[in-house]
Amino acid sequence: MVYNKVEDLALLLKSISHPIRLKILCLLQDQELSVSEIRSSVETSGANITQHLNILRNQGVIDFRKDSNFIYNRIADERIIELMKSMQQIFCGKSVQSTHSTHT
Amino acid sequence: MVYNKVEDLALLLKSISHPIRLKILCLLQDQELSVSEIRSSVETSGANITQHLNILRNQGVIDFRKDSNFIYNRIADERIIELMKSMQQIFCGKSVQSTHSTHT
DNA sequence: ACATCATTTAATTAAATGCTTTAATTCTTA
DNA sequence: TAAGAATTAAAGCATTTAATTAAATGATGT
Repeated sequence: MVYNKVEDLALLLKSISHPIRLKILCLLQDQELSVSEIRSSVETSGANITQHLNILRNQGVIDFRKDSNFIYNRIADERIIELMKSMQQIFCGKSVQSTHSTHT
Repeated sequence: MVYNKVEDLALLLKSISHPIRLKILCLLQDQELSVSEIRSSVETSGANITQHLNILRNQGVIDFRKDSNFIYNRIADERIIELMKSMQQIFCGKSVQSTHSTHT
């Protein structure tokens, strides 16, 4: 995906501009999670989670793999992670963790 | 505004997640513009521009001042400018211009 | 006061969104 | 093969959104 036109970027932003979907992306920022794991953190019905996941999938924001009974979701595009980090930095005053861990 | 809760950030993102509003914010990134100046760059009716400006105003994204016949709009929150620059960097491959000008 | 320009307000309409409920699918295990 | 869990899909309904149109407000210049 290229996101050159404002229309494209607007579509992307729209797809993440919902409290539940934003929360899901926060959770997926640094880990892969099953639908039920997401559900246990996000206070809504399973069907509703699926609907929000589908919106993110259709936009290419997240990806998934099946493992036996579970479906594991992850952020599909590195740029989404960058965007999340930037927003946390800008709006939540959180400093960005660099790649190497903070085991001081 | 604090934007600590995901709900708050989702509202902010929602307010800018429309092609016309995103275009307006691009235009206002480094200049103040009247409604009619915006209108001449944004291909829609004046009434429609006003509606979109109101959405951005109500969210505290933009501010305005009156000067005689005109209403000049500007981005009200430095963090919105930061966000715009970050998004351009991430999705449009544009490097951020630093404060000092590029008069080489 | 009058005409004109810039902007806003209000009302209407069509389309999109979000949640709930219910039914279906797939995998696992007995 | 049957039961149960995880996940999805589809339908229904209320709410919200966006664009259009027409009318209103406010300032400027004659």
